[in-house]
Amino acid sequence: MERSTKQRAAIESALKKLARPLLPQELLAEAHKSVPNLSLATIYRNIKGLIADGVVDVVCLPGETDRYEIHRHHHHHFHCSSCEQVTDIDACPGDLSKLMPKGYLLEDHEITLYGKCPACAVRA
Amino acid sequence: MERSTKQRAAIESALKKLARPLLPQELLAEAHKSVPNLSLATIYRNIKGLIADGVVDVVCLPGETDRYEIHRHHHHHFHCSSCEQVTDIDACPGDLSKLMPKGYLLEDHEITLYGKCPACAVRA
DNA sequence: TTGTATGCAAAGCGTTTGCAGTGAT
DNA sequence: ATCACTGCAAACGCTTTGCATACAA
Repeated sequence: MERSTKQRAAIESALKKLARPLLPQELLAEAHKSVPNLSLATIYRNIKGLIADGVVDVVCLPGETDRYEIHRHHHHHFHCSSCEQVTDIDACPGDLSKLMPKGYLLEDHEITLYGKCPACAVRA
Repeated sequence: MERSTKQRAAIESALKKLARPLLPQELLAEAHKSVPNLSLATIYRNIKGLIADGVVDVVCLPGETDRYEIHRHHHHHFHCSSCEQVTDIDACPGDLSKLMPKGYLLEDHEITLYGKCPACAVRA
């Protein structure tokens, strides 16, 4: 990640434009618009670097392939159990160190909320 | 999942004995002790059935292969950033509905704590 | 006896890597 | 002119599947 390339620019731009957790394929499809020959390998290599730089975060859900999104301030995720859509949650309960067993050191936390999004809640 | 086999018994038994999220390989190693010829394919096939039956839960962490554990009462997970081991956390902050945006329905939540386990905390 | 569950090996899939060529500095 | 980055294809690791056999019912 020492040189800036149009490929990386396209990848970051795609992540910022769509502003939600993206699959490698979705990322490829979007970035492909500005860099026709872009390869999946380059997507993965850049994503890896961007994660190391703290620019991108991984969003992993059981049974789904990992998604990637631009790192925003600390936030969490909501996963609708009906339509499977993932939404960012800006709220945070704050310090969770009271949950830790003795001797364990807390560095960070991640919360996934499950339920129904407004559209699916109405339908049910 | 209509017949009960010694393979499935060994798999369930291994999950209960080690009582923590296990990788398919760890599960194979443990269950292999009582069923020498047990194959990975059988591990996967049974795990899939046990998940469908609500007997087993998937624990998925970014960059790690999925782990499996016996379904217990509501709890959370701690992931050591040094040794990668996953530990169950029985504490829970309780109601998180205050984090939900308007219109969203909360059904469940999952918390992953990151940090250092006692052994790794001392070493650092 | 019947047909589900198993073991093995091959196939699938998402991700990573080797290598020669490209392009940012 | 360097040497990091890219594209392509092969390699990888985890998971699933096809098929003949074993075994629970």
